[in-house]
Amino acid sequence: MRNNGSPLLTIKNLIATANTRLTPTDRRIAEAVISDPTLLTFGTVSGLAEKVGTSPPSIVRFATKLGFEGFSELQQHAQSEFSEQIISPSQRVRQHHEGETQQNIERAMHHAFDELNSETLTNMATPIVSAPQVFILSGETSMAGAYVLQSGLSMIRNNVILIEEHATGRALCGAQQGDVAVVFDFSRYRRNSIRASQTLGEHGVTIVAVTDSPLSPLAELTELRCELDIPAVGPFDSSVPAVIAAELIVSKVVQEMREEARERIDKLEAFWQSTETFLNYSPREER
Amino acid sequence: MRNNGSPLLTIKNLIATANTRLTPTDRRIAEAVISDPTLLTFGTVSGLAEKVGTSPPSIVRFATKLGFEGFSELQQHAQSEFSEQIISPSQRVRQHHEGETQQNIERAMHHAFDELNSETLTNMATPIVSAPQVFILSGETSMAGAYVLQSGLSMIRNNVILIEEHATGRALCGAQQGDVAVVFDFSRYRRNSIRASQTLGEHGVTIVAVTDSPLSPLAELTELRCELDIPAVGPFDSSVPAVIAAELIVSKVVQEMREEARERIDKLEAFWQSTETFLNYSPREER
DNA sequence: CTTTTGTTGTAACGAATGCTACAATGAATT
DNA sequence: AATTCATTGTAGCATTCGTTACAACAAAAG
Repeated sequence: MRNNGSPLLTIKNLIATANTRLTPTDRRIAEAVISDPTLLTFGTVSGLAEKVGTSPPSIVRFATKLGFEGFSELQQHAQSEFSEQIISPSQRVRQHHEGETQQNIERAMHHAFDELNSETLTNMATPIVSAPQVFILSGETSMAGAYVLQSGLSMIRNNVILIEEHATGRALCGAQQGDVAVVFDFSRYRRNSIRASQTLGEHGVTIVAVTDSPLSPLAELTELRCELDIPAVGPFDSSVPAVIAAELIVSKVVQEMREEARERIDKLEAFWQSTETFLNYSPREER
Repeated sequence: MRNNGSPLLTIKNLIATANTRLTPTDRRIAEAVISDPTLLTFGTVSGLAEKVGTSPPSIVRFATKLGFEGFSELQQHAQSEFSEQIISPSQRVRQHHEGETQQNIERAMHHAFDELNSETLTNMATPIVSAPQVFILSGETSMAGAYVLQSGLSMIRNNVILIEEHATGRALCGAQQGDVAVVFDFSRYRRNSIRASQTLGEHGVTIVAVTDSPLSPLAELTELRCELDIPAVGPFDSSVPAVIAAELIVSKVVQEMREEARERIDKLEAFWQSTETFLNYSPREER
C-alpha cells in the first residue's frame, strides 16, 4: 500500500494473492509476519519457526509459495520494503493529505472519551439494563451510532427497537412507563426525532440523549445525556463520535448485566454456529 | 531511545563519544554506517568490510570500540534503533496510560488513516464515481460503516443500494457489468457477504473491499481494498474503523465529483428546507 | 479397508557467518 | 639502527544459517 518504486509487490500483497494456496500453517506464518514485520527483516528461519510454533522447512515453503527462491530472497525483499519506509519521515506526515480531518476526528474522539467518563456512562447505561423496552431514535448524522447501539444491545437483551423515521408513530405507540428511549441527534436537529422524544417523555419514558450541545433541544428533556464534538469529513458530519458513544454505552450495559449478558452472548454464538453464519475462513474449502 | 536514563544511545552518539579512540579505518567504517545504516542493520561483517575496503576483523574491532561485545551485538542495537524509527509517528506520541479501549481505538484510528492514504483512497473511490449502480454489502461489525457509506453516497449520487442480508438475492439480480460493490467484512467473515461478493465479481462487478487482513477472503477478489485494525470494545468489535473508512471514501468521491456533487447537495438542502425536516433550533425562539 | 494425496516435522548437509589467534606492516621512540 | 608500539590483514575456528531429502501423519478418495 505504502510501498512502491517497484509496482505494488509489498509482502502484504504477495500474501493476499497467494491467499488461496496457503495452508493453515502458512496462514499462521502470514499473520505473524504481518503483525511484526521485523520477524522477517531481522529474524531467522528457525527464530520465526519457533515464534509461530512450526518447523524451519515450513517457513521456507512459505517463502517459495510467495514466489521467492527461498527464505533469504523473501528476507531481502522485506528488508528493502522496510527500509524504503524509513527514508522519508517527511513523506509520512504528508501522506495523510487531509491532516486536518484526522486531527479534528482525533480531537473529537478525545473529547468523547472525556465526556463519557465512568459516571456519565453509568447514568446513561443503568436505565437501559432494567427497562422493559428500549427505543432508539436518531437523526441522519447519527444513524450509524443508532445502528451500533441497536446491534450491540440486541445481542444482550430483548426488546430493543430501532425507530425508522417513517414508522415513528406505529413503533412508539407501544411505549410504556419505565421504558427507555435513547436518542441520537446533533446540530441541525431533526424535527421528527425531537418531537418523538418529547412525546415519549410525556408518557413516562426515560430519555437518554446523545447530542452535541447543552443547548440542544434534547438537553431540556433529560439529564441523562452526553454532549459530543462532531467534526466534519468533507462536506458531511462525522459519525465517529456517535459510534464511540454507542459502543461505550453497550460496553457499560454489558458490564452491568454481567452473567445475564454472557449467557445471552453464548446462546447467540451457538445460534451462529448452527446456522453457519460465519465462514471460519480457510480458503481451501472454498475451492 | 531504547532505555537508560542516559542520553540517547544511538549508534551515531556512540561513534561520537568514541571518536578520539578511533583509528583511520575505524573512521572510514563509521562514515559508511552513518551514511547508510542498512549496512549495519541488514549487512554482514564481510560485506561491510568489502564496502569500506578493509578486512572483517577491523569491523569487529570497531564494534568492540563502541562498547559492544562483538559485531552481532552492534547489529542488534542498530536494528532496534532502526525499527523504532519506523513505528508510525502517531504511535510514538502515545505514552499516557488511559483506558485500554481508548488506546486501542486510537491506535486503530491512526492505523486507518495510515492505511487510507491518498493513493489507496483514490483507487477505491474512483470506480464509485462512474459506476451505474453502487451496491453496499456488509457483515455485522461493519454495518455501521456500510450505513455511513450508504447515507453519504446517497446524498451525492443515485442508485446506491445497501443490501440487507435477507434480501441479498433479490437485490443483486439487477447487478450489471460496470457496477461497483463495496463490501465491508472483518475477521469472522460472513458467509453471506463473501458468497455474494464472489458472485458479483464473476458477473463483472468491480469489488471494492474494506476488510481487516490480506488473509481475508475478500483480498483475493480485488486489489481495490484496504485493511484495517479492528479493536474490541467490551465483548464486541468496534465499528469505528469501518466508519472512518466509509467517511473518507465518501469524502473522496465528493472531491472527485466536485460540481456534480455540489449541485446534488444543494438540491437536497432545498428539499430539506421545504419539508422542514430540521428544527433550526434556537432555544430563544422556542420559548 | 486400502490407496492416494497433501501437509508437516526430523535429520543431515554445505555454505556462510562472526570471531580469534597470529603474522605483517609501518611509525614513533630510544 | 634497533626496538617498541599501535594498527591492519591472513588464516582458521566453531557455530549457525538456509536448505533439502525423506519419513510420519492425517484426511480424502476409491
